[in-house]
Amino acid sequence: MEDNKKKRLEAKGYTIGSAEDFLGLSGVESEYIELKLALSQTLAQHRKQKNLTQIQLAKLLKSSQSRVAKMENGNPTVSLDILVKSLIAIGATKESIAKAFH
Amino acid sequence: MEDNKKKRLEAKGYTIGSAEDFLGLSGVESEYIELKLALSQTLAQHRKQKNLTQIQLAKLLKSSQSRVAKMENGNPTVSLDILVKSLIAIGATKESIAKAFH
DNA sequence: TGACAATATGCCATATCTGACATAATTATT
DNA sequence: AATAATTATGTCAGATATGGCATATTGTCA
Repeated sequence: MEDNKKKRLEAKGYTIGSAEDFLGLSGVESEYIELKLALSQTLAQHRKQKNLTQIQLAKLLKSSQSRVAKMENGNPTVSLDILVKSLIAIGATKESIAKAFH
Repeated sequence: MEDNKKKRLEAKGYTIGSAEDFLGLSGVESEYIELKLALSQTLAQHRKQKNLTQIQLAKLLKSSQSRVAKMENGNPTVSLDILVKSLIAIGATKESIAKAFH
């Protein structure tokens, strides 16, 4: 993984440490993070496609604007569970969710 | 959803209540649960294909046999996160994970 | 540019998930 | 059937995720 990716992840709140440590990120961990980011982006896409603000989506999800922002940014305190539930709630098809895994 | 399905879910630890309440399960919730069960089964399949016991898989995942059992049974205290991480760890391809969403 | 809408970040109390352990139930194997 | 191996269930203390609030940052448009 290149430096760019590292910076991108660090910026989103992941603690990564030295380059060695980062390279030491198990394949599991990095695959998992990439997956989360993919779901995050899918969520943001769906929201925008429906012309909803984060506040409106938050209301729909019975959550808060700040949490929606974190969801869309792949913040580490956001679980796959809530991402997937949100995608289902906003009307994403199973197929479009599955795409994030490909 | 038929009674069979209800019983199956209740047996796995979901609190479901009356039939009306169950039918009242939001589409989000039931889609989410189905997804989780699909991932659970995928995990069990992969473990068996590798001829691993739950204890061996637990060691690989740095977890415990009881938690692996719960993962494979779609227990409600198990998150999508840990299911997906476990699938990645056991070597499931993204495609085979994605299939659970289809 | 200024004002306003939208999104992002930091924090916290509460809720939920986690690994671990004990033990029960089930499934081979002899 | 008896024993051993495997899997399932209940519980709990510690860890992690949650919504919500305050506030900062960014974007938009007059």
